[in-house]
Amino acid sequence: MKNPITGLNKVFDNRIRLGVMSILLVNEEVNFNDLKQMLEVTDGNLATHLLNLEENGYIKVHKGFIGKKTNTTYAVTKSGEKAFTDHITALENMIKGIK
Amino acid sequence: MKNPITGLNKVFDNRIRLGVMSILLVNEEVNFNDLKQMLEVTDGNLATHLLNLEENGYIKVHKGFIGKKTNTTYAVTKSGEKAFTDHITALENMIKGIK
DNA sequence: ATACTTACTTTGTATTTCAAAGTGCTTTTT
DNA sequence: AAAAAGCACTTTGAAATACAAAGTAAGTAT
Repeated sequence: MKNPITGLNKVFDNRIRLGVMSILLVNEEVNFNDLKQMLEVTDGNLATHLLNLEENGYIKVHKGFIGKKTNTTYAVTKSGEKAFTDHITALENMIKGIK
Repeated sequence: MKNPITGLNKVFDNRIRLGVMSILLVNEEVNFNDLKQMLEVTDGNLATHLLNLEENGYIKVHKGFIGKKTNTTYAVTKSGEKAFTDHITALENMIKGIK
């Protein structure tokens, strides 16, 4: 049997990062607060994972305004989309090995 | 949109634990060395994850002998099997949300 | 008998995760 | 208009986790 976990992306070991990506894959742009509410995480925790994803080039951050209020939105990058779908494929292959 | 990561099991955030489970789901009993070679991990690392899975009640350890050589095998428990398949289901649901 | 291998276990460090507290606005209250 | 409160993050620090290197104990080869 070959190694079933090759192809799994370390970045997506984490549930919250996985969740962020899965949300951003269906929604063009999502802001901090919406992500926080969807994922039910604390600010600091979410911020850390967003930073991690950004540093890996998987999401891009856009700091803008709505009126006078800051509005920071997050969106996946091409590279992030590929990394994520590759990960899902690897996951599916791993599961297929099981059935 | 509801929280996409509810149902994901924290124990399976880790690639190596995920790999161990996926191997043990198809193979009745696997020993330490085979797991190590399949997953391409170091001894200490694998041992830690196996202990974690054992402490969570997801795998059971059987220390036996082949002739005079020790032979420690690992197998999933009922609870481990359920936890894992539940996790996979949650994962599939998350992915479904994407497409 | 001695050296070497095998199969783990122990130990210590590096990394990661996470929540609480902090910061710099804006908005509301008095 | 000053003070208080709220928002949207950021920073900080502690706890948990991951990992590899070294250790151990028993078997195997020379």
